[in-house]
Amino acid sequence: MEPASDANPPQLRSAFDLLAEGLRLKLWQMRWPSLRPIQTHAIRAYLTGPEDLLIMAETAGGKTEAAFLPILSRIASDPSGSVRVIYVGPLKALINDQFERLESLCENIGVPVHRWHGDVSASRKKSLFDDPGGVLLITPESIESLLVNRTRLLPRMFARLEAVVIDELHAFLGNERGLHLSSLLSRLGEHLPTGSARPRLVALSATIGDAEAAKAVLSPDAPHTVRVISDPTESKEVKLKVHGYPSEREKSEDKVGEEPAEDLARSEDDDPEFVRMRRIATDLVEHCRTHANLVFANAKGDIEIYADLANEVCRSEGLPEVFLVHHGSLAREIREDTETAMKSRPGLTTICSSTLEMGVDIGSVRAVGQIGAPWSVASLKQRMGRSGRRDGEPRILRCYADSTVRSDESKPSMALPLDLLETVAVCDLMLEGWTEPTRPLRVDLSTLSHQVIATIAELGSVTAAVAHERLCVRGPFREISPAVFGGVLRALAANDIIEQGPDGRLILGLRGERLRSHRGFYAVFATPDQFQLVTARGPIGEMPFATAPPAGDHLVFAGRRWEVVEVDDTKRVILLRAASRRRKPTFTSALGDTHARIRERMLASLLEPTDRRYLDSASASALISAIELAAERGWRRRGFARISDSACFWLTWTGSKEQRWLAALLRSMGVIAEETRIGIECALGAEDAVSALRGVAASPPIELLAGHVVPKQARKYDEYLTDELLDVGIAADRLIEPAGWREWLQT
DNA sequence: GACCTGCTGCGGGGTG
Repeated sequence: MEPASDANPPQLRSAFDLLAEGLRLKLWQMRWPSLRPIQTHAIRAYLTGPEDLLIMAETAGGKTEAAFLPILSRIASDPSGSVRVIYVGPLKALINDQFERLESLCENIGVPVHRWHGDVSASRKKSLFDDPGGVLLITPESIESLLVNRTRLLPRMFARLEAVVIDELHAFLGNERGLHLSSLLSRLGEHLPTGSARPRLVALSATIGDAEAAKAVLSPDAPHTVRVISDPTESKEVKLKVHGYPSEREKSEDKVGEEPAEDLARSEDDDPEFVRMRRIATDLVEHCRTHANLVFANAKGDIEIYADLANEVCRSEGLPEVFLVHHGSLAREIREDTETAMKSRPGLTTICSSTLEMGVDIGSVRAVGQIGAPWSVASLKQRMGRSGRRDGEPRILRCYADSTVRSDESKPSMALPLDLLETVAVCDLMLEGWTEPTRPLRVDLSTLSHQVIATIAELGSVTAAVAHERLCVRGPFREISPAVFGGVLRALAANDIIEQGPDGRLILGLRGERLRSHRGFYAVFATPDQFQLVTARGPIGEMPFATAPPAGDHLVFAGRRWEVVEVDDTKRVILLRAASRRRKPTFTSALGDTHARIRERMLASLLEPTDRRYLDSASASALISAIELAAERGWRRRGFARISDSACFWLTWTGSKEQRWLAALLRSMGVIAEETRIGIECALGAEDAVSALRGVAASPPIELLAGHVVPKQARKYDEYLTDELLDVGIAADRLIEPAGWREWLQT
């Protein structure tokens, strides 16, 4: 580290010397050999300039310290009397991890660290009101609770707020929760002393496809002033392999005259999909059993079934069962057991969902597996970043793709190995360094409704003009016009959520009061009703009403096999007992969007036979078969393919928002249209479809097309909005007119 | 073809 020299102006002093003395001592005690580049840059930028910061670095790259070393240095001489720093984290588990790190960092400087989320006791929360100060680690939902329930305490609590740190910023980009957070920070700002400087914003992230968009979220009025701090030299060796697993069909003559299989193993052996999954499970056992690994699967049912299959392979080979599970429907105790086991016992592999995508500590992981095509490049990058966190270790990623080519199928979506094509597209784009750009939601009227209720709850009553000013002018709902805002107020009033008092001010109505006083109010995202799954030893998790199994059914859950004993609808409990049969559990589906560039790359992968060294022989030969089949059928282009006289397939090879636009256009013309990953199935002959679309002189207004999108309701408060209002939101955020779609009309 | 996240305030009763 550079020598100290207090005589130099701050710009010229070394980053280390700019730090508070107690922090320098702490770094020395921790035996840090030096500061990392992002840390020195962040320290200089924060302590010598006025800008907001966006700090981007790979997982475990020292981002937390990059943000907090300068901020703590700034407040070290005067940490009390008011909360000086708010840290917002997306997960309680992350807040708990960071709490310990920050407490240790603050050891010598006397800055108190508080955490506040749903698992923190009321007495601890009270002590913060009595003596506010230092750093407050909090979730967005708990900030909402502060605003709504502790309004009068806010001016004192945050009188001298110096900075707001947002961790895992990518978790807040382009979704309702991010919009909520922007609104919360804006509403909190209304309680800070007038004339005081706006707190500095410091955002931390690993995966951001579009730094400009992130800057606009942090500082909508002056995005150019946000300073980006990243270390471009930082890169790790990547070892990537894609393994193709086709499902092989039984020869049909073998089955003729055969009795239906009663036996579990025989019926599974007859199911080519089961045989395929068992081959993947066998590969997992072979490659995972000596080190700690994470294997991501796309669906919770898949997680459970792969863990069961892999442990079965272990048993049959006389090996210990080393496969654990982790996903959002498991009881917290089971998830914590898995996290603890991963940290304390060597050689375990957890099969998991995106619950383990973010930085919750599970110790060091050698390799990451991905079963099925990843949802996005951003998600794959994030997942891959869980391996090779130690210096000198590579990142190892092993993808398993369904490589089945079905030449007997007439629909492209059925015949082509879409899972393999999409895996290849996502891997190609990741290796090229591309990540999906995330745009903030523009017109989310469900979250706006939530914030209208919250604003009234916060202020007691409010005029429509002030609510509009706070949320849509100074707050983040800037794309929402006064007319649409008025429409939302009328819709809420029609549902007894708000009403107008005699003085014309808005107050909460009967249903609004009920919504607001419910525990579930604080989050802006919706959660479906669930059954608790209970065994003799206690609860193991939950399942949605819609897919809960009836009594007598079997399921695999929490890595074990169960039979449903009883379903209690009133207590919302399903009783389970141990069983020996296995069945994959199903969960309700969700809507996600895929960027156009991934689908374009899927088409490109059929056009150019590129040499991809990361493909194994099975996936490479499946890709060649797919290229041959697509060439023979004329599917390597955008345009219409014949299925029958009265049905056709529009190969679009575009993103889900673009395709949703095209499907809505077809439906607006009375055509029954169903979206698949690579195109739209139409209940109309190809020639008729093309001539009808050629007759479209001008693209219809997007809000008219929004009326043909199904399903319309997707968010928490959508049920209270009118179809017209929902269409405004769908038009703004869920539909994109693909450029040049008229050129996609060849047959 | 689907993943994840979050979460009262208050009153009553008991204890020191």
